[in-house]
Amino acid sequence: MTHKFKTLDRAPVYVKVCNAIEEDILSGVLKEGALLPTEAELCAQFGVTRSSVREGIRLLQQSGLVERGAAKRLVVKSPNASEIAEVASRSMALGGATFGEVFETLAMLYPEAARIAAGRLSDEALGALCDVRDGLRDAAPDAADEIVGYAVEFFQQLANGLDNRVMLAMLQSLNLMIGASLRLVIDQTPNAHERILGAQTEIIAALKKRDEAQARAWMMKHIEDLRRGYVVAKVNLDARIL
Amino acid sequence: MTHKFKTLDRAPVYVKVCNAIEEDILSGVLKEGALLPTEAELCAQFGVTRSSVREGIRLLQQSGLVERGAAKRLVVKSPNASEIAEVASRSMALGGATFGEVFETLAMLYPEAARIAAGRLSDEALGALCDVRDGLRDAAPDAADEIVGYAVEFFQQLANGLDNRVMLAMLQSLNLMIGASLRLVIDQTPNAHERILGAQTEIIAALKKRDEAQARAWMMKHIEDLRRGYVVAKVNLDARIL
DNA sequence: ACAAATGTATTGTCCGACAATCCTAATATG
DNA sequence: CATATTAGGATTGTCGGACAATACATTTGT
Repeated sequence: MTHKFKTLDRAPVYVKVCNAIEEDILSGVLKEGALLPTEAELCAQFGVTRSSVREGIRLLQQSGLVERGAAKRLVVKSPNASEIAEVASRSMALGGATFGEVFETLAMLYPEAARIAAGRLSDEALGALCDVRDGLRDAAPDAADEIVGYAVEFFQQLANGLDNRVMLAMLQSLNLMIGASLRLVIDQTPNAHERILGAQTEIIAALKKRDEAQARAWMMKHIEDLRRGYVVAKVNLDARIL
Repeated sequence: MTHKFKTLDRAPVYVKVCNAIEEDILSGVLKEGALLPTEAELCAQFGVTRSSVREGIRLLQQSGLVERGAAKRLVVKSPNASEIAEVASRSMALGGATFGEVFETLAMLYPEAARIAAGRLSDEALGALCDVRDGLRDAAPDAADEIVGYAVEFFQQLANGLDNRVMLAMLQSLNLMIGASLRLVIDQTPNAHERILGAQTEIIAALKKRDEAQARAWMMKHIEDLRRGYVVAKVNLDARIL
């Protein structure tokens, strides 16, 4: 048996630069908030030119691992749930996700989220939900945009209160995707204001009682109500979200 | 009142290049599989230099919208669930997600997934699940790696059969995050092979009967069993996944 | 007709230069 | 002395050109 050579690493330099920095971030050598060396220093350390370093940085940048901070220097950042949600929802939209798929996932997740929330929500989180509900209550019944805002915000605050970043990221990405279509629905649903307000009130009541089953049930009703709205508004569930 | 000027767009050129291309992809002018112009042509069209074009391309590239294809030319690509899941799970890992958060989300999602699967799984999807189960059955009871593989693959196939790309992306990202820790658990759990095999068998039976409640229940038991494994293996649930 | 050699288009990498911007520190002004 | 201004330096953003490396298309040789 002759000697075996390892397969050569033929990745472009800018990819290697990206990976090298990413590795040091991941392994903890570069902690959150740490300043990366300047481009010139990176050139020196890697032994490549600025062009390559810069292309590598662009790759990192888009994945949210790194950010231009004060003094324009690059700082290490750990992506938060909102950013992850944004990237994910955008990708799914581009991947051809449909209203139907998004809504079905929403209908699967949020009742469970409400159930868990009932056993966990802090007083502050409950207060935030009440604030949303109060805002909705005081909104004009025909201000569709405002109603949509409060409807989504309610979901948002519920997700926030779960104290679980993974869940939060997933629920938030759903919120982002559902937003646009909700406007359509609410625009064409009579009594939308009243019905959503009622659902929110019941859900909050159940959460306050720490009644998991009831929180779940009311959330299901709330979503089922929205689903009927989709039918009434004749939204094509097979259409891509965009 | 004096004349008001619109705020100038002061984004760097490479960002604008990225946005411009992205916009055309999103609006459908550039469809999936379409070849992008060469770098030289892009320079001419945008009126900027190759360096800037290339940096812009790197930004696009990382979000999975574009890919180097045959002839090295850039081709438009719509990201699929696996890629989205990969990006999302990586970001969450870097964002500091813990085993506990991941597992809790898993425990929230998969029982519901099983419930939905019971009403929807095609014969092929069921067949795929059976194949996994059979593979696990024939595996050696002490081959931890193999068992982990089949355990994750079972989740994977279930998610696949749901015929919902949004759910698929979310479930897949959980699978990616849970993989490593599952190995720890299975390594230290006695009868892991037997218990997982039993759970899979029961779940498949429920799915075949189209019994939603039972499918959900058995999946919950399966996951609860895994949870006990975490306790036995003394996995620190507050530790970051990495 | 198939294989080899050649040519060409395109990307990957390098270099050097300068403008634009921000930070810091010295200086002027009250 | 405190504040505003100015000057300087450091760093990023953009440009232009150059060449090597590679993949594809075409021609050539047998």
